[in-house]
Amino acid sequence: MAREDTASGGTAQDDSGHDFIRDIVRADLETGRIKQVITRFPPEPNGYLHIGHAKSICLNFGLAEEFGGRCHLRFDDTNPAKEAQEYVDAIQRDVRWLGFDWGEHLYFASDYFEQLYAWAEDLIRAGLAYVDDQSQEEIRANRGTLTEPGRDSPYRGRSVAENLDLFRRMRAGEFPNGARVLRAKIDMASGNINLRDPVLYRILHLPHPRTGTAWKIYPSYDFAHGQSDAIEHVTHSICTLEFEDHRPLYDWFIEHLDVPSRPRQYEFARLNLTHTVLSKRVLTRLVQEGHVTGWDDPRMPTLAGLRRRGVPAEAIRDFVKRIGVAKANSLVDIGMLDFSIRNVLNRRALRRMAVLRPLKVVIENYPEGKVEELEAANHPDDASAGVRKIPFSRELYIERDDFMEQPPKKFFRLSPGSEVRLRYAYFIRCTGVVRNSAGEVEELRCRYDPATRGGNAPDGRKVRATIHWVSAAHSLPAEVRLINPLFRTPVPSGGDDFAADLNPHSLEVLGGARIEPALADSSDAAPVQFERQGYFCRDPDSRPDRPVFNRTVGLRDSFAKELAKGGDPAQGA
RNA sequence: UGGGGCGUAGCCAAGCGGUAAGGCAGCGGAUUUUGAUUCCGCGAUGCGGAGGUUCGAAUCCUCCCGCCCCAGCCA
Repeated sequence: MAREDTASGGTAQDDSGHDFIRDIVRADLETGRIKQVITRFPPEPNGYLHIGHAKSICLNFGLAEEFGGRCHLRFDDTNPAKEAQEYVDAIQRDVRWLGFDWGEHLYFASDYFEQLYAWAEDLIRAGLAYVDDQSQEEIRANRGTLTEPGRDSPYRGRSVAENLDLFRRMRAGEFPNGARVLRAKIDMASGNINLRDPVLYRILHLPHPRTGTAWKIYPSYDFAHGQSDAIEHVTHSICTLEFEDHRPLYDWFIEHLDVPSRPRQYEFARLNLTHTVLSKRVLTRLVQEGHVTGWDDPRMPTLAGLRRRGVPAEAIRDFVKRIGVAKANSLVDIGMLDFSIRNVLNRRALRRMAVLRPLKVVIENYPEGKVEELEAANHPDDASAGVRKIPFSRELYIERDDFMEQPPKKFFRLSPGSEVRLRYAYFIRCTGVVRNSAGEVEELRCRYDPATRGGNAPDGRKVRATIHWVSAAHSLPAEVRLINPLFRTPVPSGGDDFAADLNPHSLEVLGGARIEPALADSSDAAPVQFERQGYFCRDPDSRPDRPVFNRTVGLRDSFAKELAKGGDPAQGA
């Protein structure tokens, strides 16, 4: 379970923290209640994992790592109507990618169907479960409301023999879907609605991805989850807050059944992120209705999407560490995630130059046909990353944003008459502007100072800005995709009307970008920083002649902040 | 108006009767061939509110207020 690339200096402090769950585990170990901590991450294979799951994965696997225990990966595959093998595969891939290893401990709730069935019969024999013939509507009507107790089912008093017979015939497939259910006999008047005779088994004539057509009845989550934990000797069954009032039911099964261990359930607050929806239902619709290109669309908060966007697993772990674990509902600013991404990528990404929106520059006093190879550092804070050569010539491209004809007071970049440094190259001064027929700036005429080669002036004069550039003839064309928040509202509704909150600018495609030759290797999957712009990675849509880069996250931009105080983050750059 | 939870700075979050950690964001400043990074400094006489217990309360008690979850044969 060890990870090689654990965050070092600068990342969140890696003491195991003191959240309430770690405190409980620590105490259980100290008092000897348990010898070893055993947790599990229990996804239902009905969708892809997202960053909210990452919180749970890091918690469960992290606990096991920190306290020398183990963590299982168990699929809660009790509802064949929604589940698929594709999701089982994707989930395993994503957990591994996040940096965790379940070793031999891969399980499926469906592995336990036979045992669960046997326990259901035990409950019947003990007079604690019965077959109910009521329709779904009748059951609902008799469940009562939040303030009124429910009414007992007319079938609640059936004999053990009759219940056993009926339940066996349910298993045998003698009844159609919905005809009967097996219910626990607990308390129809309980203030906790989960205790009003919850459904244990329902009839579902549906093939299961793993058990095929062997079963015609499937256990409910409540009946499967705790017992599965017990079978695996899970010590701490960690789930989210909405299961808090299932805990009495969880404990009821553990008490009344002859289970091999007694797990305890603890609940923590799930992750909420601004400008993000983490509802599997909505994410599934985004994919199915084509609002995004797939589960791995770089705009998606799925692990597959984040990975494709270029977010390192380490950044997600760093983020999760920073947000902590508690019971208070909270809404984390998406900027926190951006911070963790930059934090990791700043250390890791090699620097390169790329011009996203090119503006041609002709250096009038630079000889035609001449090419120089200038040396540039691959990482400003890490000499061991080495250097590369960048070709310089008479015709260049610079970023359109780096030139303004009528610059405001605090604009230090290029403007008519001003001098700037071309990074790792020369000082240049703008001497003229060439326009097209529409009057738009089409080209800049500049003069360079040959004495400033490499970027330093022997006379000690300073420039106020350094801008990036590429040689027109030597640079390569590329497509650059700017990934912006999928939702424009800070707190999207997440309801059926989710589409109204979608950010129309979530994806900006820049078709005319130019990248320096060092970026030519199309097999290089390493993250890079396009200097002064952000962190990027190659998208799988790349073709050898047509590289495509995703902007993982932009660099902090205090100048932009200065210009547009309180801008709209959904708008992007 | 039933049951279960939760309220500490703009956002996360420590704190467990001894006098409010840390991070993100923000704001200053230093360094800088990325307006990046890095570094330094700044924020609660106050912990949802009101009472009470105590030498001492964010921590204990009482009442009140606010927010979240639960009425699937989903998980």
